[in-house]
Amino acid sequence: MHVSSVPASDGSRATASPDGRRSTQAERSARSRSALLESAARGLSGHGYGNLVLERVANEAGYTRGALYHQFKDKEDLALAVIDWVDETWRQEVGRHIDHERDPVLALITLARGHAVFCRRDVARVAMALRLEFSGHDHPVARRLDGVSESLLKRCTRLISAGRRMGTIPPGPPARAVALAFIGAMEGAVIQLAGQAPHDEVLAARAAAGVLGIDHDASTSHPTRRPRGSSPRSADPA
Amino acid sequence: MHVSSVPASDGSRATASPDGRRSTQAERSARSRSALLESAARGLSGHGYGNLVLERVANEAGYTRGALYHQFKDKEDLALAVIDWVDETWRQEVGRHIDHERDPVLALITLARGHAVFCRRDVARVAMALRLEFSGHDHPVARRLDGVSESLLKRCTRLISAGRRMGTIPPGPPARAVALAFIGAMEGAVIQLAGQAPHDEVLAARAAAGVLGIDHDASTSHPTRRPRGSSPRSADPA
DNA sequence: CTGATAACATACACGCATGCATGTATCTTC
DNA sequence: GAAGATACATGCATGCGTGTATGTTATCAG
Repeated sequence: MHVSSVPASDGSRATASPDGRRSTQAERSARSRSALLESAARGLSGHGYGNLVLERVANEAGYTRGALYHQFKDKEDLALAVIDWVDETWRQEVGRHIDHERDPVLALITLARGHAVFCRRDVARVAMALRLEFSGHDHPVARRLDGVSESLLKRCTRLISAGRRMGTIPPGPPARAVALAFIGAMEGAVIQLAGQAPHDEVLAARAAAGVLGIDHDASTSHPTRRPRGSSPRSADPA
Repeated sequence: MHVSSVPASDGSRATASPDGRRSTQAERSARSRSALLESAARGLSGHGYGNLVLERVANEAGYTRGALYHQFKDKEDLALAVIDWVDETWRQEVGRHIDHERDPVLALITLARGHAVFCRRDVARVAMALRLEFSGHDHPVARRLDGVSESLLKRCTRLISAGRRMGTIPPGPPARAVALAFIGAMEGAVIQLAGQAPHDEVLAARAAAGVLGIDHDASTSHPTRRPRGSSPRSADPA
Protein backbone atom coordinates (compact mmCIF):
# COMPACT_ATOMS: atom_id res chain seq x y z
CA MET A 1 0.00 0.00 0.00
CA HIS A 2 2.58 2.48 1.05
CA VAL A 3 4.90 3.34 -1.72
CA SER A 4 7.79 4.92 0.06
CA SER A 5 7.43 3.64 3.57
CA VAL A 6 10.79 1.97 3.65
CA PRO A 7 12.61 3.61 6.50
CA ALA A 8 15.93 3.15 4.73
CA SER A 9 17.83 2.55 7.89
CA ASP A 10 21.11 2.46 6.06
CA GLY A 11 22.76 5.65 4.97
CA SER A 12 22.20 5.08 1.27
CA ARG A 13 18.64 6.30 1.25
CA ALA A 14 17.40 7.55 -2.04
CA THR A 15 20.78 8.52 -3.29
CA ALA A 16 20.61 6.21 -6.29
CA SER A 17 18.24 6.51 -9.23
CA PRO A 18 16.26 3.51 -10.40
CA ASP A 19 18.69 3.11 -13.28
CA GLY A 20 21.55 2.81 -10.85
CA ARG A 21 23.04 6.20 -11.61
CA ARG A 22 23.74 8.56 -8.75
CA SER A 23 20.87 10.89 -8.13
CA THR A 24 21.03 14.41 -9.27
CA GLN A 25 19.96 17.00 -6.74
CA ALA A 26 16.74 17.70 -8.57
CA GLU A 27 15.78 14.02 -8.68
CA ARG A 28 16.64 13.56 -5.06
CA SER A 29 14.67 16.57 -4.00
CA ALA A 30 11.68 15.59 -6.12
CA ARG A 31 11.63 12.10 -4.69
CA SER A 32 11.78 13.42 -1.17
CA ARG A 33 9.04 15.88 -1.87
CA SER A 34 6.84 13.20 -3.37
CA ALA A 35 7.38 10.84 -0.47
CA LEU A 36 6.60 13.60 2.02
CA LEU A 37 3.54 14.66 0.07
CA GLU A 38 2.17 11.16 -0.03
CA SER A 39 2.84 10.59 3.64
CA ALA A 40 1.21 13.90 4.49
CA ALA A 41 -1.78 13.02 2.34
CA ARG A 42 -2.20 9.75 4.20
CA GLY A 43 -1.85 11.58 7.48
CA LEU A 44 -4.34 14.27 6.56
CA SER A 45 -6.73 11.64 5.30
CA GLY A 46 -6.57 9.66 8.51
CA HIS A 47 -6.01 12.30 11.18
CA GLY A 48 -7.01 15.66 9.78
CA TYR A 49 -4.96 18.83 9.82
CA GLY A 50 -5.07 19.55 13.52
CA ASN A 51 -4.06 16.08 14.59
CA LEU A 52 -1.39 15.79 11.95
CA VAL A 53 2.01 15.67 13.63
CA LEU A 54 4.81 16.55 11.29
CA GLU A 55 7.36 14.26 12.86
CA ARG A 56 5.18 11.27 12.08
CA VAL A 57 4.69 12.47 8.54
CA ALA A 58 8.41 12.79 8.03
CA ASN A 59 9.24 9.49 9.70
CA GLU A 60 6.69 7.54 7.71
CA ALA A 61 8.26 8.95 4.59
CA GLY A 62 11.71 7.92 5.80
CA TYR A 63 12.92 11.40 6.74
CA THR A 64 12.96 13.77 9.70
CA ARG A 65 11.23 17.08 10.21
CA GLY A 66 14.30 18.80 8.85
CA ALA A 67 13.63 17.52 5.37
CA LEU A 68 10.02 18.54 5.65
CA TYR A 69 10.82 22.09 6.67
CA HIS A 70 13.33 22.27 3.87
CA GLN A 71 10.74 21.33 1.27
CA PHE A 72 7.80 23.20 2.73
CA LYS A 73 7.61 26.54 4.44
CA ASP A 74 5.42 25.33 7.28
CA LYS A 75 2.58 22.99 8.11
CA GLU A 76 0.10 25.13 6.24
CA ASP A 77 2.22 25.20 3.12
CA LEU A 78 2.44 21.42 3.27
CA ALA A 79 -1.32 21.07 3.49
CA LEU A 80 -1.82 23.40 0.55
CA ALA A 81 0.67 21.38 -1.48
CA VAL A 82 -1.16 18.17 -0.60
CA ILE A 83 -4.46 19.67 -1.73
CA ASP A 84 -2.94 20.69 -5.04
CA TRP A 85 -1.27 17.31 -5.42
CA VAL A 86 -4.45 15.35 -4.78
CA ASP A 87 -6.42 17.66 -7.04
CA GLU A 88 -3.88 17.23 -9.78
CA THR A 89 -3.92 13.45 -9.42
CA TRP A 90 -7.70 13.44 -9.42
CA ARG A 91 -7.83 15.44 -12.63
CA GLN A 92 -5.38 13.07 -14.24
CA GLU A 93 -7.11 9.89 -13.22
CA VAL A 94 -10.76 10.86 -13.10
CA GLY A 95 -11.36 14.22 -14.72
CA ARG A 96 -9.51 13.32 -17.88
CA HIS A 97 -11.83 10.45 -18.70
CA ILE A 98 -14.97 12.55 -18.67
CA ASP A 99 -13.69 15.44 -20.74
CA HIS A 100 -14.45 13.67 -23.99
CA GLU A 101 -17.76 12.26 -22.88
CA ARG A 102 -20.54 13.85 -24.88
CA ASP A 103 -23.54 12.63 -22.89
CA PRO A 104 -23.83 14.66 -19.66
CA VAL A 105 -25.52 11.83 -17.79
CA LEU A 106 -22.86 9.35 -18.78
CA ALA A 107 -20.20 11.88 -17.88
CA LEU A 108 -21.63 12.30 -14.39
CA ILE A 109 -22.05 8.59 -13.80
CA THR A 110 -18.55 7.96 -15.09
CA LEU A 111 -17.36 10.66 -12.74
CA ALA A 112 -18.93 8.91 -9.78
CA ARG A 113 -17.52 5.52 -10.73
CA GLY A 114 -14.10 6.99 -11.38
CA HIS A 115 -14.16 8.79 -8.05
CA ALA A 116 -14.97 5.56 -6.27
CA VAL A 117 -12.04 3.82 -7.91
CA PHE A 118 -9.78 6.79 -7.21
CA CYS A 119 -10.75 6.75 -3.55
CA ARG A 120 -9.71 3.17 -3.03
CA ARG A 121 -6.33 4.52 -2.10
CA ASP A 122 -5.70 5.72 1.41
CA VAL A 123 -5.34 9.20 0.04
CA ALA A 124 -8.99 9.46 -0.75
CA ARG A 125 -10.62 11.21 2.12
CA VAL A 126 -8.26 14.17 2.18
CA ALA A 127 -10.77 16.49 0.55
CA MET A 128 -13.70 15.44 2.70
CA ALA A 129 -11.66 15.44 5.89
CA LEU A 130 -10.24 18.91 5.34
CA ARG A 131 -13.54 20.27 4.16
CA LEU A 132 -15.24 19.12 7.33
CA GLU A 133 -12.42 20.52 9.42
CA PHE A 134 -12.25 23.92 7.74
CA SER A 135 -15.63 24.57 6.18
CA GLY A 136 -16.80 28.04 7.03
CA HIS A 137 -13.50 29.10 8.54
CA ASP A 138 -11.30 31.93 7.41
CA HIS A 139 -8.14 29.99 6.73
CA PRO A 140 -5.84 29.63 3.71
CA VAL A 141 -6.48 25.90 3.63
CA ALA A 142 -10.21 26.56 3.56
CA ARG A 143 -9.83 28.97 0.66
CA ARG A 144 -7.67 26.61 -1.36
CA LEU A 145 -10.13 23.84 -0.65
CA ASP A 146 -13.03 26.01 -1.73
CA GLY A 147 -11.15 26.71 -4.92
CA VAL A 148 -10.80 23.12 -6.04
CA SER A 149 -14.26 22.26 -4.76
CA GLU A 150 -15.76 25.14 -6.66
CA SER A 151 -14.06 23.95 -9.80
CA LEU A 152 -15.60 20.50 -9.55
CA LEU A 153 -18.90 21.97 -8.50
CA LYS A 154 -19.08 24.22 -11.55
CA ARG A 155 -18.22 21.28 -13.75
CA CYS A 156 -21.04 19.20 -12.33
CA THR A 157 -23.46 22.10 -12.44
CA ARG A 158 -22.79 22.63 -16.13
CA LEU A 159 -23.24 18.94 -16.86
CA ILE A 160 -26.53 18.89 -14.99
CA SER A 161 -27.81 21.96 -16.78
CA ALA A 162 -26.78 20.48 -20.09
CA GLY A 163 -28.52 17.21 -19.26
CA ARG A 164 -31.68 19.06 -18.38
CA ARG A 165 -31.64 21.01 -21.63
CA MET A 166 -31.28 17.71 -23.45
CA GLY A 167 -34.09 16.21 -21.41
CA THR A 168 -31.99 13.33 -20.10
CA ILE A 169 -32.03 14.79 -16.59
CA PRO A 170 -35.43 15.67 -15.13
CA PRO A 171 -36.10 19.07 -13.56
CA GLY A 172 -35.84 19.59 -9.84
CA PRO A 173 -33.92 21.79 -7.41
CA PRO A 174 -31.47 24.34 -8.80
CA ALA A 175 -28.65 22.74 -10.73
CA ARG A 176 -26.06 24.01 -8.26
CA ALA A 177 -27.87 22.48 -5.32
CA VAL A 178 -28.17 19.21 -7.19
CA ALA A 179 -24.49 19.34 -7.99
CA LEU A 180 -23.67 19.90 -4.31
CA ALA A 181 -25.77 16.93 -3.32
CA PHE A 182 -24.26 14.91 -6.15
CA ILE A 183 -20.74 15.48 -4.87
CA GLY A 184 -21.72 14.98 -1.27
CA ALA A 185 -23.63 11.76 -1.86
CA MET A 186 -20.89 10.37 -4.06
CA GLU A 187 -18.13 11.15 -1.59
CA GLY A 188 -20.16 10.10 1.40
CA ALA A 189 -21.03 6.74 -0.05
CA VAL A 190 -17.47 6.11 -1.16
CA ILE A 191 -16.04 7.03 2.23
CA GLN A 192 -18.43 4.79 4.11
CA LEU A 193 -17.71 1.89 1.81
CA ALA A 194 -14.02 2.46 2.42
CA GLY A 195 -12.88 1.09 -0.88
CA GLN A 196 -14.53 -2.33 -0.75
CA ALA A 197 -14.62 -3.16 -4.42
CA PRO A 198 -16.65 -3.62 -6.46
CA HIS A 199 -19.61 -2.38 -4.45
CA ASP A 200 -18.15 1.07 -3.98
CA GLU A 201 -18.24 1.73 -7.70
CA VAL A 202 -21.77 0.42 -8.19
CA LEU A 203 -23.22 2.18 -5.19
CA ALA A 204 -21.50 5.47 -5.91
CA ALA A 205 -23.06 5.36 -9.34
CA ARG A 206 -26.44 4.53 -7.83
CA ALA A 207 -26.23 7.40 -5.36
CA ALA A 208 -25.19 9.76 -8.13
CA ALA A 209 -28.00 8.66 -10.40
CA GLY A 210 -30.47 8.99 -7.56
CA VAL A 211 -29.48 12.57 -6.84
CA LEU A 212 -29.83 13.41 -10.52
CA GLY A 213 -33.26 11.86 -10.49
CA ILE A 214 -32.59 9.46 -13.32
CA ASP A 215 -33.46 5.80 -13.44
CA HIS A 216 -30.78 3.88 -11.66
CA ASP A 217 -30.23 1.36 -14.41
CA ALA A 218 -28.72 4.17 -16.43
CA SER A 219 -25.71 3.56 -14.27
CA THR A 220 -25.70 -0.17 -14.72
CA SER A 221 -26.95 -0.43 -18.25
CA HIS A 222 -23.43 -0.44 -19.60
CA PRO A 223 -21.86 -3.23 -17.64
CA THR A 224 -19.45 -4.08 -20.40
CA ARG A 225 -18.96 -0.51 -21.50
CA ARG A 226 -16.63 0.46 -18.71
CA PRO A 227 -15.49 4.00 -18.09
CA ARG A 228 -12.88 4.83 -20.63
CA GLY A 229 -9.67 2.95 -20.15
CA SER A 230 -10.43 2.30 -16.53
CA SER A 231 -10.67 -1.41 -16.48
CA PRO A 232 -10.14 -3.12 -13.13
CA ARG A 233 -7.36 -0.69 -12.59
CA SER A 234 -5.67 -1.57 -9.37
CA ALA A 235 -5.84 1.08 -6.74
CA ASP A 236 -2.20 1.81 -6.53
CA PRO A 237 0.96 0.67 -8.23
CA ALA A 238 2.00 -1.01 -5.04
CA MET B 1 -29.73 29.70 16.54
CA HIS B 2 -27.71 29.56 19.71
CA VAL B 3 -29.82 28.89 22.70
CA SER B 4 -27.56 29.81 25.54
CA SER B 5 -25.03 32.10 23.94
CA VAL B 6 -25.74 35.04 26.22
CA PRO B 7 -22.52 35.63 28.11
CA ALA B 8 -24.40 36.88 31.19
CA SER B 9 -21.70 39.31 32.14
CA ASP B 10 -23.43 40.17 35.36
CA GLY B 11 -23.17 37.91 38.32
CA SER B 12 -26.76 36.71 38.21
CA ARG B 13 -26.13 34.06 35.60
CA ALA B 14 -28.51 31.16 35.61
CA THR B 15 -29.34 31.43 39.26
CA ALA B 16 -33.04 32.02 38.61
CA SER B 17 -35.45 29.54 37.10
CA PRO B 18 -37.71 30.58 34.25
CA ASP B 19 -40.55 30.88 36.72
CA GLY B 20 -38.59 33.36 38.80
CA ARG B 21 -37.93 30.99 41.67
CA ARG B 22 -34.38 30.46 42.87
CA SER B 23 -32.80 27.53 41.15
CA THR B 24 -32.32 24.30 42.92
CA GLN B 25 -28.89 22.77 42.64
CA ALA B 26 -30.10 19.99 40.40
CA GLU B 27 -31.75 22.42 37.99
CA ARG B 28 -28.75 24.65 37.97
CA SER B 29 -26.40 21.77 37.29
CA ALA B 30 -28.60 20.33 34.58
CA ARG B 31 -28.85 23.66 32.80
CA SER B 32 -25.11 24.12 32.91
CA ARG B 33 -24.55 20.62 31.61
CA SER B 34 -26.97 21.15 28.75
CA ALA B 35 -25.42 24.45 27.76
CA LEU B 36 -21.95 22.93 27.84
CA LEU B 37 -23.09 19.91 25.86
CA GLU B 38 -24.66 22.03 23.17
CA SER B 39 -21.65 24.29 22.94
CA ALA B 40 -19.36 21.28 22.74
CA ALA B 41 -21.53 19.75 20.04
CA ARG B 42 -21.28 22.94 17.99
CA GLY B 43 -17.55 22.98 18.54
CA LEU B 44 -17.07 19.34 17.59
CA SER B 45 -19.26 19.85 14.55
CA GLY B 46 -17.25 22.81 13.35
CA HIS B 47 -13.73 22.08 14.52
CA GLY B 48 -13.46 18.39 15.26
CA TYR B 49 -12.11 16.80 18.41
CA GLY B 50 -8.47 17.72 18.03
CA ASN B 51 -9.09 21.36 17.29
CA LEU B 52 -11.71 21.69 19.99
CA VAL B 53 -10.41 24.00 22.68
CA LEU B 54 -12.25 23.60 25.94
CA GLU B 55 -11.97 27.22 27.01
CA ARG B 56 -13.90 28.29 23.92
CA VAL B 57 -16.52 25.65 24.58
CA ALA B 58 -16.99 26.87 28.12
CA ASN B 59 -16.99 30.55 27.18
CA GLU B 60 -19.54 30.13 24.41
CA ALA B 61 -21.76 28.44 26.93
CA GLY B 62 -21.28 31.31 29.38
CA TYR B 63 -18.94 29.49 31.75
CA THR B 64 -15.26 28.85 32.31
CA ARG B 65 -13.30 25.65 32.09
CA GLY B 66 -13.88 25.14 35.77
CA ALA B 67 -17.55 24.42 35.20
CA LEU B 68 -16.68 22.09 32.38
CA TYR B 69 -14.24 20.05 34.43
CA HIS B 70 -16.78 19.92 37.19
CA GLN B 71 -19.42 18.39 34.92
CA PHE B 72 -17.16 16.17 32.84
CA LYS B 73 -14.15 14.13 33.77
CA ASP B 74 -12.02 15.27 30.87
CA LYS B 75 -12.17 16.17 27.20
CA GLU B 76 -12.79 12.59 26.18
CA ASP B 77 -15.66 12.21 28.62
CA LEU B 78 -17.18 15.37 27.19
CA ALA B 79 -16.97 14.05 23.65
CA LEU B 80 -18.57 10.76 24.65
CA ALA B 81 -21.38 12.64 26.35
CA VAL B 82 -21.92 14.72 23.22
CA ILE B 83 -22.11 11.59 21.09
CA ASP B 84 -24.69 10.08 23.40
CA TRP B 85 -26.62 13.35 23.52
CA VAL B 86 -26.74 13.75 19.76
CA ASP B 87 -27.64 10.10 19.32
CA GLU B 88 -30.42 10.43 21.85
CA THR B 89 -31.76 13.56 20.17
CA TRP B 90 -31.59 11.85 16.79
CA ARG B 91 -33.57 8.88 18.02
CA GLN B 92 -36.18 11.19 19.48
CA GLU B 93 -36.59 13.37 16.42
CA VAL B 94 -35.86 10.99 13.55
CA GLY B 95 -35.84 7.42 14.69
CA ARG B 96 -39.17 7.64 16.42
CA HIS B 97 -41.01 8.53 13.23
CA ILE B 98 -39.88 5.44 11.36
CA ASP B 99 -40.54 2.92 14.07
CA HIS B 100 -44.20 2.62 13.18
CA GLU B 101 -43.64 2.68 9.45
CA ARG B 102 -44.57 -0.65 7.97
CA ASP B 103 -43.19 -0.23 4.44
CA PRO B 104 -39.40 -0.63 4.53
CA VAL B 105 -38.90 1.64 1.53
CA LEU B 106 -41.02 4.38 3.01
CA ALA B 107 -39.21 3.96 6.32
CA LEU B 108 -35.84 4.42 4.66
CA ILE B 109 -36.93 7.43 2.65
CA THR B 110 -38.54 8.96 5.70
CA LEU B 111 -35.30 8.32 7.53
CA ALA B 112 -33.36 10.25 4.91
CA ARG B 113 -35.78 13.16 4.92
CA GLY B 114 -35.86 13.26 8.68
CA HIS B 115 -32.10 13.19 8.88
CA ALA B 116 -31.89 16.14 6.49
CA VAL B 117 -34.28 18.14 8.64
CA PHE B 118 -32.45 17.09 11.78
CA CYS B 119 -29.15 18.21 10.34
CA ARG B 120 -30.33 21.74 9.68
CA ARG B 121 -29.06 22.58 13.11
CA ASP B 122 -25.41 23.39 13.66
CA VAL B 123 -25.09 20.20 15.61
CA ALA B 124 -25.52 18.09 12.53
CA ARG B 125 -22.08 17.13 11.39
CA VAL B 126 -20.85 15.86 14.71
CA ALA B 127 -21.16 12.23 13.73
CA MET B 128 -19.56 12.62 10.32
CA ALA B 129 -16.80 14.87 11.63
CA LEU B 130 -15.83 12.54 14.45
CA ARG B 131 -16.14 9.48 12.27
CA LEU B 132 -13.72 10.95 9.75
CA GLU B 133 -11.36 11.98 12.52
CA PHE B 134 -11.36 8.67 14.37
CA SER B 135 -12.28 6.00 11.85
CA GLY B 136 -9.95 3.09 12.14
CA HIS B 137 -8.27 4.35 15.29
CA ASP B 138 -8.16 2.64 18.65
CA HIS B 139 -9.79 5.30 20.77
CA PRO B 140 -12.75 5.34 23.16
CA VAL B 141 -14.44 7.98 21.04
CA ALA B 142 -14.03 5.77 18.00
CA ARG B 143 -15.57 2.82 19.80
CA ARG B 144 -18.54 4.81 21.07
CA LEU B 145 -19.00 6.20 17.59
CA ASP B 146 -18.86 2.75 16.09
CA GLY B 147 -21.51 1.69 18.55
CA VAL B 148 -24.12 4.23 17.53
CA SER B 149 -23.17 3.89 13.88
CA GLU B 150 -23.52 0.15 14.05
CA SER B 151 -26.96 0.52 15.58
CA LEU B 152 -28.16 2.69 12.70
CA LEU B 153 -26.41 0.48 10.21
CA LYS B 154 -28.12 -2.65 11.48
CA ARG B 155 -31.44 -0.87 11.36
CA CYS B 156 -30.95 0.10 7.74
CA THR B 157 -29.64 -3.31 6.82
CA ARG B 158 -32.73 -5.00 8.23
CA LEU B 159 -35.01 -2.58 6.40
CA ILE B 160 -33.21 -3.22 3.14
CA SER B 161 -33.38 -6.97 3.57
CA ALA B 162 -37.06 -6.72 4.40
CA GLY B 163 -37.70 -4.56 1.34
CA ARG B 164 -35.93 -7.07 -0.84
CA ARG B 165 -37.96 -9.94 0.53
CA MET B 166 -41.08 -7.93 -0.22
CA GLY B 167 -39.80 -7.17 -3.70
CA THR B 168 -39.97 -3.39 -3.27
CA ILE B 169 -36.19 -3.10 -3.24
CA PRO B 170 -34.36 -4.73 -6.14
CA PRO B 171 -31.41 -7.05 -5.56
CA GLY B 172 -27.87 -5.78 -5.70
CA PRO B 173 -24.78 -5.66 -3.49
CA PRO B 174 -24.99 -7.15 0.01
CA ALA B 175 -27.56 -5.42 2.19
CA ARG B 176 -24.93 -4.24 4.62
CA ALA B 177 -22.89 -2.61 1.87
CA VAL B 178 -25.99 -0.94 0.54
CA ALA B 179 -26.83 0.28 4.02
CA LEU B 180 -23.34 1.72 4.39
CA ALA B 181 -23.68 3.56 1.11
CA PHE B 182 -27.17 4.64 2.07
CA ILE B 183 -25.94 6.30 5.25
CA GLY B 184 -22.90 7.78 3.59
CA ALA B 185 -24.77 9.21 0.63
CA MET B 186 -27.49 10.61 2.85
CA GLU B 187 -25.07 12.26 5.25
CA GLY B 188 -22.75 13.45 2.51
CA ALA B 189 -25.51 15.10 0.56
CA VAL B 190 -26.95 16.72 3.66
CA ILE B 191 -23.58 18.04 4.79
CA GLN B 192 -22.78 19.54 1.41
CA LEU B 193 -26.17 21.20 1.21
CA ALA B 194 -25.54 22.64 4.66
CA GLY B 195 -29.15 22.85 5.62
CA GLN B 196 -30.47 24.87 2.70
CA ALA B 197 -34.12 23.96 2.86
CA PRO B 198 -36.05 22.54 1.16
CA HIS B 199 -33.54 21.09 -1.27
CA ASP B 200 -31.67 19.21 1.42
CA GLU B 201 -34.69 17.08 2.19
CA VAL B 202 -35.55 16.35 -1.44
CA LEU B 203 -32.02 15.55 -2.48
CA ALA B 204 -31.26 13.43 0.55
CA ALA B 205 -34.31 11.37 -0.33
CA ARG B 206 -33.18 11.17 -3.94
CA ALA B 207 -29.71 10.01 -2.96
CA ALA B 208 -31.18 7.45 -0.60
CA ALA B 209 -33.57 6.13 -3.20
CA GLY B 210 -30.77 5.95 -5.73
CA VAL B 211 -28.58 3.85 -3.49
CA LEU B 212 -31.46 1.51 -2.84
CA GLY B 213 -31.98 1.21 -6.58
CA ILE B 214 -35.60 2.28 -6.52
CA ASP B 215 -37.32 4.76 -8.78
CA HIS B 216 -36.70 8.23 -7.48
CA ASP B 217 -40.31 9.39 -7.54
CA ALA B 218 -40.87 7.00 -4.70
CA SER B 219 -39.13 9.66 -2.66
CA THR B 220 -41.27 12.54 -3.86
CA SER B 221 -44.58 10.71 -3.78
CA HIS B 222 -44.73 11.07 -0.04
CA PRO B 223 -45.74 14.70 0.49
CA THR B 224 -48.32 15.02 -2.30
CA ARG B 225 -49.03 11.71 -3.93
CA ARG B 226 -48.34 12.66 -7.52
CA PRO B 227 -49.26 10.58 -10.50
CA ARG B 228 -46.25 8.99 -12.06
CA GLY B 229 -43.92 11.32 -13.89
CA SER B 230 -46.55 13.98 -14.58
CA SER B 231 -44.88 16.77 -12.74
CA PRO B 232 -43.15 19.28 -14.96
CA ARG B 233 -42.11 21.36 -11.96
CA SER B 234 -41.70 18.79 -9.30
CA ALA B 235 -39.43 20.92 -7.16
CA ASP B 236 -40.73 21.85 -3.78
CA PRO B 237 -41.99 25.39 -3.25
CA ALA B 238 -38.94 27.57 -3.13
C1' DC C 1 -28.11 31.70 61.28
C1' DT C 2 -24.38 28.38 60.54
C1' DG C 3 -21.76 24.68 58.96
C1' DA C 4 -21.49 21.63 54.98
C1' DT C 5 -21.49 20.66 50.26
C1' DA C 6 -22.14 21.44 45.49
C1' DA C 7 -21.29 24.70 41.58
C1' DC C 8 -18.18 27.31 39.59
C1' DA C 9 -13.77 30.50 38.97
C1' DT C 10 -8.83 31.17 39.11
C1' DA C 11 -4.00 29.90 39.12
C1' DC C 12 -0.35 26.79 38.18
C1' DA C 13 2.36 22.83 36.28
C1' DC C 14 3.18 19.73 32.64
C1' DG C 15 3.41 17.75 27.96
C1' DC C 16 3.71 18.36 23.29
C1' DA C 17 4.02 20.15 18.64
C1' DT C 18 5.63 23.78 15.93
C1' DG C 19 9.11 26.71 14.05
C1' DC C 20 13.82 28.03 13.73
C1' DA C 21 18.74 27.90 14.25
C1' DT C 22 22.54 25.31 13.77
C1' DG C 23 25.24 21.28 12.30
C1' DT C 24 26.42 17.59 8.81
C1' DA C 25 26.37 15.07 4.49
C1' DT C 26 25.80 15.04 -0.39
C1' DC C 27 25.98 17.11 -4.82
C1' DT C 28 27.62 20.67 -8.31
C1' DT C 29 30.69 23.70 -10.51
C1' DC C 30 35.03 25.37 -11.70
C1' DG D 1 39.46 18.57 -5.66
C1' DA D 2 38.12 22.47 -3.31
C1' DA D 3 34.64 25.86 -2.57
C1' DG D 4 30.00 26.75 -2.66
C1' DA D 5 25.28 25.26 -2.68
C1' DT D 6 21.72 22.13 -1.72
C1' DA D 7 19.48 18.32 0.92
C1' DC D 8 18.74 16.81 5.19
C1' DA D 9 19.43 15.99 10.58
C1' DT D 10 19.59 17.63 15.32
C1' DG D 11 18.83 20.56 19.24
C1' DC D 12 16.46 24.40 21.41
C1' DA D 13 12.92 27.92 22.49
C1' DT D 14 8.27 29.25 22.50
C1' DG D 15 3.25 28.95 22.57
C1' DC D 16 -0.71 26.60 23.62
C1' DG D 17 -3.95 23.42 25.58
C1' DT D 18 -4.96 20.16 29.01
C1' DG D 19 -5.50 18.61 33.66
C1' DT D 20 -5.49 19.66 38.57
C1' DA D 21 -5.24 22.07 42.82
C1' DT D 22 -6.94 25.77 45.22
C1' DG D 23 -10.06 29.64 46.11
C1' DT D 24 -14.84 31.73 45.94
C1' DT D 25 -19.83 31.88 45.64
C1' DA D 26 -24.39 29.76 45.78
C1' DT D 27 -27.62 26.29 47.62
C1' DC D 28 -29.07 23.00 51.23
C1' DA D 29 -29.67 20.84 56.00
C1' DG D 30 -30.59 21.56 60.80
